[in-house]
Amino acid sequence: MIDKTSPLPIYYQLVEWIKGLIERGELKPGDSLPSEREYAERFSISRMTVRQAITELVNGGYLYRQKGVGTFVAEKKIEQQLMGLTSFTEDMKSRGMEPSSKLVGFEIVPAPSYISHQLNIMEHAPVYEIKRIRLADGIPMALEKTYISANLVKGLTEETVQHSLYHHIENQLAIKIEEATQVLESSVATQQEAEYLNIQKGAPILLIQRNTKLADDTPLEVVKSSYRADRYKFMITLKR
Amino acid sequence: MIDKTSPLPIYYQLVEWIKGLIERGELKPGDSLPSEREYAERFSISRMTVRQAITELVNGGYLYRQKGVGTFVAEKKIEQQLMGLTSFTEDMKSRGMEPSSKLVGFEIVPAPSYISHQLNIMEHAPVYEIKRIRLADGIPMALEKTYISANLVKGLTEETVQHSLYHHIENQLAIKIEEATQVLESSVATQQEAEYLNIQKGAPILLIQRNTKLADDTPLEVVKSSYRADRYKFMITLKR
DNA sequence: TGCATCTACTGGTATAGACAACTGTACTTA
DNA sequence: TAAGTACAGTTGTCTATACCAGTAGATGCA
Repeated sequence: MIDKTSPLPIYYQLVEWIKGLIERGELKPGDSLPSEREYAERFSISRMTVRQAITELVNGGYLYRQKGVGTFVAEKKIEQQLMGLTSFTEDMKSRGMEPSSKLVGFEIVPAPSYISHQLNIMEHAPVYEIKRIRLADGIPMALEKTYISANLVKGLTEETVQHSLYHHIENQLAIKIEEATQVLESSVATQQEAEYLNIQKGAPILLIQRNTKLADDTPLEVVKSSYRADRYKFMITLKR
Repeated sequence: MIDKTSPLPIYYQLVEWIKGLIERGELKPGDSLPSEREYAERFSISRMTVRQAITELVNGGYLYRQKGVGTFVAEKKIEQQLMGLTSFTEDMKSRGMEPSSKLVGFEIVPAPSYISHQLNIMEHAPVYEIKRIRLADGIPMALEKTYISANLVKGLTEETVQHSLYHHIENQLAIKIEEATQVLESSVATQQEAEYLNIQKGAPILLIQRNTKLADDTPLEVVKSSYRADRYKFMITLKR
């Protein structure tokens, strides 16, 4: 576990070890860690060294401390960030509206060629196509289409999709989400989008495409969201 | 400077003090700090306490360390982030294109009402209106209009604008840029935009508006950029 | 002159110990 | 029963010290 003769710093070995426990799911979000003193004793190292390791993990967002109580595993980071940036739910709530979601399509289809390319699978290989309408106060705001390779993620059901898709995926694959890229562009509504969103064909649309990758660089999903431009703006805040 | 009887932790006092030096410009980007040992001696505190303070500032992006050499003041953070997210220059270069910029308007005008509102000034108060066209490989990609209160920033010239606007502003105001908000939306080209960008009126446009605030919460500028939707997409990457 | 070496400095890692501040639980007391 | 108290355990802060590793400049030699 900890090798004092290694050229790698002790605190760094501890960082990597704990990170591993979290990534392999042996420590789950909300779990408490052994106390700093316990780690120090267990590995026969100084408590300050343990603190250095834990401080790194806290800064990295893996853990959080609670004075007088203990140290705990934090929620997963990317999911947080994805939320922070694109969560329809959060956005709408902050504007005082009531968000909801309606599943309007769930099937396995042969991948359209540009999707197969982005998911790095064979053309026409089977993919889940999950269509949702996002509403705020009951008004349609966006059409969201999610594509996931059916050979990669198995056993998706309408049930799963309605609840925690990410959780199901990470559990099944035992590989964590590593990176997400979002591309925003301006476009005009297609016939299909116009129907679902209750607008004119050709009306301005904000297209947001998110590509999510796993830790081993496998593309996991492509999510295409079409937002009504008259009702939705995308906001980012940068703080010093 | 450092008050050992204060209820505030010593390392925290040191963090705030150094942060103050940087924000007041007494320490400029690239400047070297006294060594950790020197700080420890000067304030009669332990070197580990000094390290704790400096580590915080390093994590916060204010400083960076160089082993065997010293500790230095980092470049300003927001400017970096603004660059990372919206820099036309960076974006175009990464796509292998040659970015350039053409100043097409520089005048002082009475603020349009929505601008005066966002800059928190009187309606019709004078503002600089700076119009630029952004080009890639000589092709117009975006029209960018910047509004800055003329009562806040004085003595702007066409010269200054062509070079380092931010630098000039921070020097003159002695207040740092604190926060920036970006709003992206989809729209269609107005007559003016169509002319400048050489597209049809009504063609899809990606509107990006950036509002920058100073540390004391004064709005500094409003930048409205209109990008050709057929040529420009906005990308964000989230890494774990 | 040019190269190697020495030296004095920097930050990086690690120890062992001390006390403070905070929290939850178990116990005592009115 | 309800409120207060004591205690044990946690993280937070701080000290004094030691040695390692990297860097730059001075020194000395061929």
